[in-house]
Amino acid sequence: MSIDPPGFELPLRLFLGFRVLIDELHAELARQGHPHARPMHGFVMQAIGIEGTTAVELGRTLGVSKQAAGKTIETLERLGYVERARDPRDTRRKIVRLTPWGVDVLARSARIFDDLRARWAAVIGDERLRDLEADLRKVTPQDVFRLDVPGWFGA
Amino acid sequence: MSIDPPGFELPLRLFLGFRVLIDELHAELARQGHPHARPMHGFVMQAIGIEGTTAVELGRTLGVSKQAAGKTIETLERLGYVERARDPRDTRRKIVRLTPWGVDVLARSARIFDDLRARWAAVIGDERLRDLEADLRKVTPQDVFRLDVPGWFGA
DNA sequence: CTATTACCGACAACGACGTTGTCTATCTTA
DNA sequence: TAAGATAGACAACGTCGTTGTCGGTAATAG
Repeated sequence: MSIDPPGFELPLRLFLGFRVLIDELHAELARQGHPHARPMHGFVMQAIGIEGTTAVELGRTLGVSKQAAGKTIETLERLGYVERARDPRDTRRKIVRLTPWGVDVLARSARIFDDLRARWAAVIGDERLRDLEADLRKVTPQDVFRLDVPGWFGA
Repeated sequence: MSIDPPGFELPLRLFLGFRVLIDELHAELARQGHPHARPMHGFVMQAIGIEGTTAVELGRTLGVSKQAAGKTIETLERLGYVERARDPRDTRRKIVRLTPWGVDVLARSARIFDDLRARWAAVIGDERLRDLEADLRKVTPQDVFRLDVPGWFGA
């Protein structure tokens, strides 16, 4: 026997739903030639955006230190997803930009997420899925990038 | 401008919903005398259960190594949430049990989660919330403990 | 024009938390 | 009774976050 009230289920289901989508995304990304993409990378590359950014800026966007952002950028650079170049107008800055390979991951992710969403719609119905999204929008914050994921779950 | 298809929003909203609930849970737990409880602890203590368990068993339940489970148990022990005792019938085993202090966290968590759920119901409606839970149940796995959280999000 | 201040990126040291590997003690089984 | 399996402790290591420090460049105040 264990303590098991109704309120415990809601956060768990939300997390499991998230996990299912992310896991299936990355299984499919691996099949499509991106076996080294990790859940974090997608968020980071979204945060980098099309215009590019710097380590300090990225750290602020993601809510981590500039050093942590720098290390993540190094990883993405090693995987070929981003590249760095000196800013000619401010030689202190190094601008991080998505490579075509990085844009490819984002584009594929977008299509895969749309497919996964369609599969959910097929299971629970299109209207119910739209309701679900609308309801979640009402109870969650608007700022989408400050996930503060790193170490947040740690013991 | 950034790549921003409809499919990207669903996983994000699910995660943010989860985050909102967990963050508010721990803010309230801190107010109620449990400032050191971390998100992971609740799941682990749920996994330990009323009858208790061992490090090896716990590791299997949570999907981590027995060493990692042992370290988590040490942390919980230091916080006074669990205690260990030798199994008289198998002196190799050390049984981990919740202390009354540990049971207290779980009981308070249960009430807080119920309150948070009620607040969601007040915002989106009770029926819509029940629909949301029912729909999520349809698209998520049944095994609830294998979160495989540790390091899963890492870059 | 110059001196101070602010900012960027790199490097080092550290802590938290996961992993694998090894070891001893104990239980189980052939 | 001997061999194998299992529990838990200990150590070493890797990853990823943190803070602190530093040199180089930009912006700004006097």
